[in-house]
Amino acid sequence: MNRSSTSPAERLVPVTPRGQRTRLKVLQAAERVFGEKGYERASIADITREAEVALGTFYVYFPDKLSVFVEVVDELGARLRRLISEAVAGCESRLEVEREGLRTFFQFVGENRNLYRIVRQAEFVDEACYRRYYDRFARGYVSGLERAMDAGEVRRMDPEALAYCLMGLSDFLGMRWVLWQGEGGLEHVLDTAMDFIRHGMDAHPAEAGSGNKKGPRKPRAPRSKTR
Amino acid sequence: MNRSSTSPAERLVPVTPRGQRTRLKVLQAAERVFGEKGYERASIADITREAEVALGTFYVYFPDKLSVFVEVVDELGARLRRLISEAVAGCESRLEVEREGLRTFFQFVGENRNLYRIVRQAEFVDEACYRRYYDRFARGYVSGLERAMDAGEVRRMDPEALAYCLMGLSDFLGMRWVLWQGEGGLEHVLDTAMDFIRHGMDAHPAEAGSGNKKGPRKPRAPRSKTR
Amino acid sequence: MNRSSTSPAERLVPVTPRGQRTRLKVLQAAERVFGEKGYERASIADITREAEVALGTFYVYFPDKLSVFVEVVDELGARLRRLISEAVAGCESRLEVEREGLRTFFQFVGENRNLYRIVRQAEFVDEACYRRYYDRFARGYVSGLERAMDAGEVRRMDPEALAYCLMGLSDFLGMRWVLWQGEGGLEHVLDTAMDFIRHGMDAHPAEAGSGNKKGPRKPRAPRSKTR
Amino acid sequence: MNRSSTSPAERLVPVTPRGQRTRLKVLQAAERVFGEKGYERASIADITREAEVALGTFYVYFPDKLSVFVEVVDELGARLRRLISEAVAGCESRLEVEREGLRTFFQFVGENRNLYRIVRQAEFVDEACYRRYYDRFARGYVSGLERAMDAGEVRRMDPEALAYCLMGLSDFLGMRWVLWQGEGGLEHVLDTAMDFIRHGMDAHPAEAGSGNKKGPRKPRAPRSKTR
DNA sequence: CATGAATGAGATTTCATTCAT
DNA sequence: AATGAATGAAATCTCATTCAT
Repeated sequence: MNRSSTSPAERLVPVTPRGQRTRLKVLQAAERVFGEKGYERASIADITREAEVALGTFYVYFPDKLSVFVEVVDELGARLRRLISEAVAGCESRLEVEREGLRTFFQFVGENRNLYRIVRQAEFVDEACYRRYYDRFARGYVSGLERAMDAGEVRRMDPEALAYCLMGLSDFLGMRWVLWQGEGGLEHVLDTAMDFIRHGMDAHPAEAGSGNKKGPRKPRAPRSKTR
Repeated sequence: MNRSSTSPAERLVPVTPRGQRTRLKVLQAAERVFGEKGYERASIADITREAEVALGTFYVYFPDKLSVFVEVVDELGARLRRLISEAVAGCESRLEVEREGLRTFFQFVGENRNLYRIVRQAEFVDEACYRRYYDRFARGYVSGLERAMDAGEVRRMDPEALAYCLMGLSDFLGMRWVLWQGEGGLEHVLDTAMDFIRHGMDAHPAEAGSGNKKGPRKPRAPRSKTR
Repeated sequence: MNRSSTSPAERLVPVTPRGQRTRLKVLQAAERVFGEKGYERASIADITREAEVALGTFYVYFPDKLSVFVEVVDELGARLRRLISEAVAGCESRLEVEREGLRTFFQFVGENRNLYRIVRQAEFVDEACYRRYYDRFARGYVSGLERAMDAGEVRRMDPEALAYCLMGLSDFLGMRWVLWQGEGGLEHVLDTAMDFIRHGMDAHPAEAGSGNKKGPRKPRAPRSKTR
Repeated sequence: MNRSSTSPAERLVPVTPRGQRTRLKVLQAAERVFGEKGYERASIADITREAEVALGTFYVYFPDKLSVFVEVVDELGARLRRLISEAVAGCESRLEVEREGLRTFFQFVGENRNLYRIVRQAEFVDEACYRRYYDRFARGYVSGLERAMDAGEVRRMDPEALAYCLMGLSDFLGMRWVLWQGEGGLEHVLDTAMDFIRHGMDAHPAEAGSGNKKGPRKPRAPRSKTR
């Protein structure tokens, strides 16, 4: 109600190295705990237990539960974006960029299985931080796509919509085959995704746009069932 | 021990019409409340207040909080799937199916803005119910795609991976342009998505596969079975 | 921070007699506990323990600690005012009113030794409720005094200032001789107070108004410095 | 055990000038903070922040929170008593003493609006220190009044009771017209108070004691309006 | 002298669930 | 069928105080 005059963030930044270490321990513990239990089910006590500090220590470095969470999400997003941009730095074509980006993302998801749980929780916990997460990704994506379009590497289309298509696609594949551990191996899924990304789903790209309509449509043989 | 044959959670299904009405009121109230506040923040009291029944009444029809939630999620998924399958029933081509499905999904999201909040919460609340939600979607998707592949309408590729690509893409577009209300209008985004889905992002679909630069690239070869 | 949409006072008023009894038990326990320990030192647990109900029961009837406190203060003030006005109902002169009022007040203080602790705490806990307490007293006092002035029973002067003089005087006497239990007995103090109230402190009321100024004023020696 | 002769609360009195300055800064900060937030709501951190020293520094000069508070109260009382006794030093009559004392008190209250909050909190925090505050005031008052009674300036009555009457009266007037800022101006209230103090509230002090009853009641002229 | 990190007991408040009516 | 009172475990957050530097 009041908490009035007291400055909001009394002492957030530790000045001594000891304090810095402690803060980091708490932050990392928070990432683990939020990932395992989700925001609501994770208690501050869980976090400090995991960090091996006293309960009160948490409040020396963070004003409340929400703050650590937001910091965890922002930091996680920044880490992933940095990793991806490093991974695609040497790519020559846009397709290569997509494949490398996807691969890096999958690998990150595999190594940080909490990513989904944490980011998705953000939707309810602090929508601003949730949007920020995707906005920042999209921003990077859009500028890369625009460059590729200018270079004639990618067909002209709304780059933001395209970016969200690609992000959604990655997200769901990661969920299904990295998180839920589908059989079939990642590389295979990666191939499929790239195939989709490259051609789209039209069977006859050459006469693209033929889309649905008639057309003698070469029978192209029975190519038996997949599974 | 005594109560002979009755299952542990007795009194779930109301017998009188009055009871049925009450149960439904509670269930619908739960959907609204979960959508607005999220699972954890929604209290049983919130739900019964919204349903305009007494607190105790809740436990007449549901054994616990989790149960209503699961029922809400399952019901929501079923509703959406039914709607989509009705919408695409008359479509002639697979592309038409995709467009109609997407459009229906967007419309549903617009009218049930809680959908995302509810479904995504499920990830932490009851993972089984969360997976079930996507599994069932995917199942329908896969069989539709396989049929289209058999008919030569869609290029052969792993249908489940493709299904998840398409679901992810829809999910993110819905989030971005229906939930967050981007400018540009839905139809435009729909067009972009369909464009992407149709051609893929290759600038020169005619010589598809050229991907990056030149190279005659083996003429499409046997591309063996997917798993 | 949020508590947003939920109505503030979910269920304050009990509908069943059982609930009414419980609420009253809690309210009375709160009065005792606040009186003994003061607002800040009194915990909700203290109150419910005293009331012999479970901790959570408190929150069934009161939204928070502050609310009970305010209710206790208001109720206490109302009780005292009612008592006093009943006590002076039959008085014939204003002086009699004063004496009876004072006596009733002292008696009340003796029987409700928490009164001071509770009311004075209010100054820090909820200033509005503190002022309200004295305002209401003063209001009654003022109208009584005005009537007495109109009747020529009391010398004309600012009635509100006079009311506060009399209230302050009562308050401090009650504190010193009822609460702190001075020797000399209450009646004696009452007499002194009434003597003061009646004549004022001037030794020679006959030549009242001589105030300080001149005046033959029996030389009565050098009247040395006061402290 | 070891530290030989040092009293339990060592390190209370600073030896260096620097230490003395620091101690004073903390003490004054404490007065401000206690005045603004009250004892319980004021934290040591608030005090040290206000004093612009580190948290630990507090415990260099004070053994605990209670100690500073008591020192603040005692010091405040001493300051006020000193001020008043200086102000009335030159007064010739007891009435003049009263008027000057009251005026000085009001002025002090206006300049130290925390006075009430601090002193009254003392009632719950440390009753001894609270009583001491009023006892000391009363002591000085009593001896002054006794002298005035001996000199025939003031009618004989229980001097301690009279002292508490006058203190209560001052206290409430100060609260109402200095703290709560009534209209009408201080001087006017001062006049009313002095009028009351001088004559008492009997309309016909000359025949004092007639109290209520009839009696020819000397018309005593137009008794002009007070406001 | 001065600092600020660390502690953990304790306070308020919420809420799923049970039960008597 | 429906009600609403009652419960108590658990969670968040505060803060006086200690201690190593």
